[in-house]
Amino acid sequence: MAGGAGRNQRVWEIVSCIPMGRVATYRQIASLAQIEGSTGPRQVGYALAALKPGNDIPWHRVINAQGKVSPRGRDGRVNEQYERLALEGVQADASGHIRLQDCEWDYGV
DNA sequence: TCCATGACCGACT
DNA sequence: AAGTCGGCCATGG
Repeated sequence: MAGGAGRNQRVWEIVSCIPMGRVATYRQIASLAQIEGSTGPRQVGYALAALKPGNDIPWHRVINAQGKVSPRGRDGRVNEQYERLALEGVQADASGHIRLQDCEWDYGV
């Protein structure tokens, strides 16, 4: 591990700041992490992908710009993410679509 | 030290 | 409406 904090560490820190009952998009986190550009969300995705279990990072509160959870290539975990969100009061549509306008994390205020 | 893989988004066709 | 392509960085073996 790099002794110094890299982008991933930055992302994890921001994600851990997401309050319960709220969700943030990759795009949003990228903006807060100052990783702007077409690669922003991608870097955030990589950061969470590199995230290891054992951390207290609420990674399940991070969803894509479509208001849905991102399938990691394997299903099953997606269900867990929806379940965790539901326990926090974040309900998804039958299609798995979450109303960002109601649950989006407003970090600005 | 090098290679391969991985949770996205936007624009175009 | 849906599929394809490009851009980017960090981690593990």
